[in-house]
Amino acid sequence: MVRRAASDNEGPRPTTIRDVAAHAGVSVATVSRILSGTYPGAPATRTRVLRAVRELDYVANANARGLAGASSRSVAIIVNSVVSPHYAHVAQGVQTQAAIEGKLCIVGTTGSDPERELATVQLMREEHAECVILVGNVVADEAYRARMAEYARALALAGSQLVLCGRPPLGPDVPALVVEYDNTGGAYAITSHLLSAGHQRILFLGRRDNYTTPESRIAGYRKALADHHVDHDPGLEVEGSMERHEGYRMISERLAAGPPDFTAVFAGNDLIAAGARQALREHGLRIPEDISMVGFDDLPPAADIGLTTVHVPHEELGRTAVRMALQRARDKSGTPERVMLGTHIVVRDSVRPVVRSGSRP
Amino acid sequence: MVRRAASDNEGPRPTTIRDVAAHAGVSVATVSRILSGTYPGAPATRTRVLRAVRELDYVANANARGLAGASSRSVAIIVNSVVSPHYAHVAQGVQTQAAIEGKLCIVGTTGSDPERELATVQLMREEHAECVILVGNVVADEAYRARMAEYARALALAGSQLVLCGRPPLGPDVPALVVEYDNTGGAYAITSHLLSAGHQRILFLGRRDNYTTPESRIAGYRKALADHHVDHDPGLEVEGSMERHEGYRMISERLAAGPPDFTAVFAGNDLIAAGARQALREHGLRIPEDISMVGFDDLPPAADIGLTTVHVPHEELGRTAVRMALQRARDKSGTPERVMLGTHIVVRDSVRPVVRSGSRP
DNA sequence: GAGAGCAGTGAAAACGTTTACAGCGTCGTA
DNA sequence: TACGACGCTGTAAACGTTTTCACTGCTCTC
Repeated sequence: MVRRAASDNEGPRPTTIRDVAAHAGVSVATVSRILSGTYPGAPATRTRVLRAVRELDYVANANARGLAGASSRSVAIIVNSVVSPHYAHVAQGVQTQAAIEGKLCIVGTTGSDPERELATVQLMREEHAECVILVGNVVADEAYRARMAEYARALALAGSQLVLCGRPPLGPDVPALVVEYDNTGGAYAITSHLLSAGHQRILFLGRRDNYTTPESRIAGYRKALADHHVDHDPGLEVEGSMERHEGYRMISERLAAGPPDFTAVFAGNDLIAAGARQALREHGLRIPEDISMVGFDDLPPAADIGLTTVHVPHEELGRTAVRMALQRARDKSGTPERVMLGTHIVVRDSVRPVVRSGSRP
Repeated sequence: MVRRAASDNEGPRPTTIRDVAAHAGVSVATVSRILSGTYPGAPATRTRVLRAVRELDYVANANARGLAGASSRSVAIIVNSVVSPHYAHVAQGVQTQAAIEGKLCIVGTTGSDPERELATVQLMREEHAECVILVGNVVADEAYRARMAEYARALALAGSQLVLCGRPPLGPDVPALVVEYDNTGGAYAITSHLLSAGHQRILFLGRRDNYTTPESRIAGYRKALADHHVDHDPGLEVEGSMERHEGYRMISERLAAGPPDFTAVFAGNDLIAAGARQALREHGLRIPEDISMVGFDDLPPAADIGLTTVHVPHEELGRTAVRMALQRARDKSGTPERVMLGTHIVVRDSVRPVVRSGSRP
């Protein structure tokens, strides 16, 4: 690209490191070293350089830096949507940790479309981010997994870490870090909480085949039922996606078909719980007097509606993802690693002991 | 950086455009032209190049591209926090439009700290984003404005557009686009809504000197009172920041001091409304039976709690910001521009006509 | 007092693209 | 049949950094 052809007069152009070097009377190498912190330099030189930077209002060109140096000092995060509280909190954690480590944060959204997710990973590959954090659940489709595994290898080859946040590993020999939280354990614990209160017919809202998150949660739910010797009725597992309006729909349709055949509701997440709660109300059913309800995630709607739920360390998830990835990048080790963060129940006011109508003890 | 010193054997390195060119039997210029869409090329060549790209799994290096070319194909957004629904929705709009325009999105957070905001703008300047979108309100401090104006000029010089989203212009000769929404008009409309229902003592929650958003909203509130010939009682304007727990605090403290001296609450935003609602409840006051309440923003909590509020076109705000900025970048014109998006009331179920206790008609 | 070490600096080669310019055929026209 | 035009391609400079290597002067230590 030949920018300045004959005469150099075409208006002011941004200051470069060369200008700073000239103004400070040193070489560009010295300026680079001092500014990037590679080497402090002699106090006098250092002062001169920093003054030149200030006087010329110099800012480095990140593109040039990324090209010449090894890393581009950035962290990429790919989520379904930015407005969903779950992703927003994880993203916030990523942001926070990235800022601490002096990296900036690139965000991509997929709208839950696996194809778009794959494309976005490619985009991040172009960007040469130090790590690419994939958060949230997707269909555990085999073809998809194979393609993602291929991308993972490509990323590793280019020196960036792939982190799977809240989703299972791609395979034993795929270079990717995994930061999870205990979906199954949380679901087990909160189902047990309901069972201890005497509930036996617990409606699970949000079953979804091939989606890992609801699958893990439903597994905990089933295991708790089994451990408490309560019969498992597949009819109590209602299919729906993890959104508020879906919770509303699932309950509405159920109640339209007849009176409630359950005493408690385990909503797949808090959003579903909020929607379900509204539908129950519109049918004259109160929480917790008539129906008990629990959720999962402990995100904003939960506190507002006094929902007993499972707390997920969202921000910690994001922070851990960044921390692990950068640590791993420094260590140059390539073996997969896996971390599981714990969850715990937050008891509010949406569960009451069931009123036994006679019969068994 | 001298990477390959003596022998070329140090494991596989990422594919470059040169590899593609060699593999396809053309020059790098041809590959570049075909891939960047500058020139389609002859069908046969085109096919060969694209096949080489596929076979070698080539992805371009965004840093090199940004360095050599004029633009870095990215859009930057700076917000207080990613988890706050207001910012999240604007960010989502930015994301969406950026994706449509084929740009990627860099996000920075400030934690409401003006100093950090300024620093983040500098960071984005390094990044050579095509536009830098600043969203949300800040203290309208004069020193801050001067520094930001200086940064705005620097950004303009470097060829990127500064967009102020939901905040007032920096000054007449500062090169920045402004995308606003009608805070004052919305507040006026919803205050009028309350006044029409007979409310005269309306508590405003969230006054904050020097913060532009609450200031604009309170201005609409005052104007509505004046136009309806209702006395303005400064004691009804409660100071607090725009968060949920602050809404809770403001009402709690007020009610701890004595019985309610108001019949309606105008919460500075929906988050405050949610917190205030909880506090009212804990004091045995129901909405809307005992106290009417309205909010501002029309974000998730609002629908959940049936809040009458002012709808703000958050996503549209973000999309417009990106659209305007890129349009402006193409047109190369440097004059400031300003756009104001409208708002409208969303009536739910949180306002009831006031019950007159005798006296006046 | 001489050699080794070391702190500080400079010159220049990369990094992987884009793009201005020039060169080459091939085609339609005179 | 010869000539300009045009479509397609190649060569090479430039973008603004980082980093290797080499070179100064110094200060120690023996």
